[in-house]
Amino acid sequence: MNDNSFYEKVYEVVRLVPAGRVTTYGAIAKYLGAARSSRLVGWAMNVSHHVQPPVPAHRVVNRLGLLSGKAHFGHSSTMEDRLKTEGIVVLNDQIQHFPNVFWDPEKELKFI
DNA sequence: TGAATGACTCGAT
DNA sequence: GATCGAGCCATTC
Repeated sequence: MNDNSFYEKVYEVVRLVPAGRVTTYGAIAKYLGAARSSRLVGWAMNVSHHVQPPVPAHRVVNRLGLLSGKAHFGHSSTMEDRLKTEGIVVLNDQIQHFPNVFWDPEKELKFI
């Protein structure tokens, strides 16, 4: 649990996601050089609830644009409501126009 | 120490 | 084209 741990990198990338945009676990994992560690990203999100500053985990969804982690936000509608507040269209726990709002760290950050 | 779990993803059938 | 199963890595019991 060091400050430079895998989780901290995940949090940093997630915090870079602009409002109105979302990213995927796989995209984050791939950006960190662990494309097959997508589950670890989800694990990191699970711990991110008591991480400071808060991590916008609601902007992270699975590859299908499905709010797979909404159940971990306390209320099932919290994640969906936050996304809607940022202008993202969510229907049936799934992000609409997903390719349009998808934010790829590798593409946006240009391989920092 | 060993085994099981998980907010995922990809490949095979 | 849709469904099922295996893999992956870190954390937890």
